[in-house]
Amino acid sequence: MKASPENLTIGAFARMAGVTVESIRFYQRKRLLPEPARPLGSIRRYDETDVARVKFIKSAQRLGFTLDEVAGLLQLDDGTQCDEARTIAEQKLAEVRGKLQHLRRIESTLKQLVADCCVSQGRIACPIINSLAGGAAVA
Amino acid sequence: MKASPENLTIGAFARMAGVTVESIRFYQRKRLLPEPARPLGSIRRYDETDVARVKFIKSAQRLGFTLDEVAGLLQLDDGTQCDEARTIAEQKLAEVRGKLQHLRRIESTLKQLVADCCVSQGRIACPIINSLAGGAAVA
DNA sequence: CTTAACTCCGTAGTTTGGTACGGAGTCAAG
DNA sequence: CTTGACTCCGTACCAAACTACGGAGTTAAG
Repeated sequence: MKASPENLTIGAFARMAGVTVESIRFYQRKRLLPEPARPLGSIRRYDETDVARVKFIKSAQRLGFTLDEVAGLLQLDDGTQCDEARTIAEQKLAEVRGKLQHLRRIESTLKQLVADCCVSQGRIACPIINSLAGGAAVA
Repeated sequence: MKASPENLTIGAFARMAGVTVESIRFYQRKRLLPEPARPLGSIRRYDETDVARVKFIKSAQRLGFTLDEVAGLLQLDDGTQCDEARTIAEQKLAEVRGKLQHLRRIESTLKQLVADCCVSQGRIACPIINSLAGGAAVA
């Protein structure tokens, strides 16, 4: 299935993976990607397993994992340490739910602020500004 | 009502406002707080209007406004430009709702991932890792 | 053989909201 | 008049995830 093994320059590799060359080099420095050996004063080559690895990184990022966390996931990427992967995913899920709670509280406070403002059309002081000045709580 | 006008050193000011001295100085550099004139080779003094301003900043931050946005709000702080304040608040509300949507999608994807993992106990490859490698979408 | 495109590598800058540090000046108490 | 606490000010540093830059080497095409 390997259509083109070991034949991509970093530029082609980056394009295939949907990131920039600089990002590739950044991931290499962060040890998220291996740096292929350089054939004596020549240019490094990449293959589709490298592309898959970058896509893995990007998928995990979309789910809110930091690069450090992705590094942890990549160490499990032989697929045999399901328990650990699940634990990490559960922790992330809990974290996401915490953020959701916080944002929901912010949303309702802001919604109230905007509503109050609309009501007080005629009066003098802006309820939003007043509320902030008075130390508006988030909950 | 001014209990103690123009008599706080920066340390007392920071304590009253619930932030550090360094934060005060940071806000001054960011032009969120005015730097009171220094009486010729002496020490600056602050009063309770400065304290109120910091509390305003902190309230707005709790609602998700960046310091740059707070700077905008502070320019309206005479309370007479209700429309603008409301517009800014509405924009922030929309932004918060966008983030909520995004997080909700992440939550459901993660939830599914964890559920799949629990189900596949006996089998070999971890569904979480597989899903990420396959380019797991967020929606 | 030249030239353009591309790679390699290190260093530095971006954003946001601060924190940390160090030397010098100032102020109040004793 | 000295001591200790505090202030002033500039500079540098932190996380996170890149982005930008510049000089030198390499490679592919014509």
